[in-house]
Amino acid sequence: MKKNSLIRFIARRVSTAVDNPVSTSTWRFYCSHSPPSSSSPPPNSKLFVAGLSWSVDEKSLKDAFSSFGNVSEVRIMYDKDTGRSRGFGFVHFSKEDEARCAKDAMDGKALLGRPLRISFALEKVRGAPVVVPRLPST
DNA sequence: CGTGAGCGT
Repeated sequence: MKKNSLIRFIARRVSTAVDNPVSTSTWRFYCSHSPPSSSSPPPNSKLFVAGLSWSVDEKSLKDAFSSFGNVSEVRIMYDKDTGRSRGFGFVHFSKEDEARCAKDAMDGKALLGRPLRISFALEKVRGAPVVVPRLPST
């Protein structure tokens, strides 16, 4: 019976294909749960700039980053008690490309003697409490 | 005189 030998032939081809590491290597299953892609954060126009010196103010930071794009906002967190800056701030750019360029260019560089640590800012919005449009109580 | 990792009103 030639049909039987043909089936065994195909079965052998299938088994070899399964055992083939190059064939199995393409069978990777990706689950789209929540892979903590810390290395690829979604780039925003907002940059988190840390590693700042305690003598750095917003205008110095803006002047340092205004060379890479249009800085729309520069915010440095200051300590209300000691009055000294916490050494980290946020730089808002007009475009994500500018922010990415500035990050790639200024990250690791030094400003006022201290190396800068730049990363994309988390969209942490505070305030702006959800105001519920209340209908006239009548 | 030193301080230092980090995510904000």
